[in-house]
Amino acid sequence: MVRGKIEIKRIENLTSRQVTFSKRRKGLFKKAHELSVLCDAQVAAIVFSQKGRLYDFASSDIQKMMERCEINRNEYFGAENLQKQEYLQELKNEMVIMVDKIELLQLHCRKLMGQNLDSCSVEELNELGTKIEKSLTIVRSRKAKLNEDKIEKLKAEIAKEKEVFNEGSRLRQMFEAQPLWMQSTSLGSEKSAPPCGCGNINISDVETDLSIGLPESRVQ
Amino acid sequence: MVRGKIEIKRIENLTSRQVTFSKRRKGLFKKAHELSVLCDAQVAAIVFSQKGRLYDFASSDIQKMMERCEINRNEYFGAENLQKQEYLQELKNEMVIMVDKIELLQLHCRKLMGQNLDSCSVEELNELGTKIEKSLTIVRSRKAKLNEDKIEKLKAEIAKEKEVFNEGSRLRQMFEAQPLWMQSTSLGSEKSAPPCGCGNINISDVETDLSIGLPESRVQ
DNA sequence: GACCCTATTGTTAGTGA
DNA sequence: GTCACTAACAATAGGGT
Repeated sequence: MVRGKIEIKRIENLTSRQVTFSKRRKGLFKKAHELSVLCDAQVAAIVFSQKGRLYDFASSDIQKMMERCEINRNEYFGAENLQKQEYLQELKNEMVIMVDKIELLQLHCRKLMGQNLDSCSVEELNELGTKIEKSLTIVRSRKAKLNEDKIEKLKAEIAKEKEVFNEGSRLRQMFEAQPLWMQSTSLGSEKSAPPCGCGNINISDVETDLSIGLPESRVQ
Repeated sequence: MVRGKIEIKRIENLTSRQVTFSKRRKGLFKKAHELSVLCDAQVAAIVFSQKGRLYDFASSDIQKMMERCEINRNEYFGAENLQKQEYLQELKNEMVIMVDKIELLQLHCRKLMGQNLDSCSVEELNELGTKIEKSLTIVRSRKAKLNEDKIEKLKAEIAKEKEVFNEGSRLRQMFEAQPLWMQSTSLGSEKSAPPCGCGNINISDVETDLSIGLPESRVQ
């Protein structure tokens, strides 16, 4: 407009545009203000920059100006807030209950551990004593059971080992009971007559067992 | 402004005011339009005349404009709500902590009462047993102390009563030791000589004591 | 109300700090 | 981003139609 009037079209230069925006915005608001004062009118002007920033002017109360549009929204907000506040209140109530619960539990625990007994009557102490005795019994029986289980387990293990050991011994005995010519098969030179025919059958059985099934037993 | 610049204050002349209102309103909207085009901004202007008539201008869609305004407002509300939400989060965190605490305490209590021991190892059971034994000791000693106190109190009472009783007995004995003529004063017929003068003095003392100070002791 | 005219004042683009 | 300057232009009070 000045020094060569400008066209009313988007200013391409960013800086120019920003400067013009600032100046003209101010000017607009000034005009709006003048109008409102001179003519006793209510005037509002709202401007959003390209970046989405809001500038506004209102002669009286912009909220009053906007109220008609926003009543619904405000009510919505109000309702939403109410729910939140109720929720908050519920949370607080729950917390109070929890605090109480914690205190009670702590008291209970303390009494069970023999603390804070000053306020207890003899009756309470009796009850408490009974309770504690009971729990002691339970704990002890539980401990006993665990130990018994352990012992049982150990016993079982030992029994198994013993059995294995016995089996081994039995076999060793059998082996040792063999005639010498069978004990050292590798030598193969010494020979003696077998005591009887049935012994012969047994020996062949044992030999088979020994060579195939029992290397481990012998190691143990 | 023209032909003598005008003050920016309410124009008193109705006609002038109306004319100026019309002219300046147009001017305002023109400026608003120019701003919106030049700077690629969204501009709205709202004017209420004194009579309440609405004039408005909006660069694009005035409703879109309003929506954006409301969004802005929402963001504002959101910022305000942020504090509340943080507070809420804190509350929730505290509640989680409390729930954990309650669970721990309950577990502790249960174990102290001999419940839920399945997960305990022998070591834990030992520790627990020791704890419970300790508390049992404390409870018992506390009970014992209370009982002792009670006994002490009772003893003291008994001692007192005994003392009183003894006093009574002593006096009765003294009374019985009196000469018969003094024991049954109501008869007044039997008479015997008093053993000695001092006895006489004692008897008068006892009579006074008996009638005034010892009816209760005798009942007991 | 709308439009024209005009003297005068207001606004602002471009520039530099 | 702001401010100041200033030439040029825009807006407009007051008046008339």
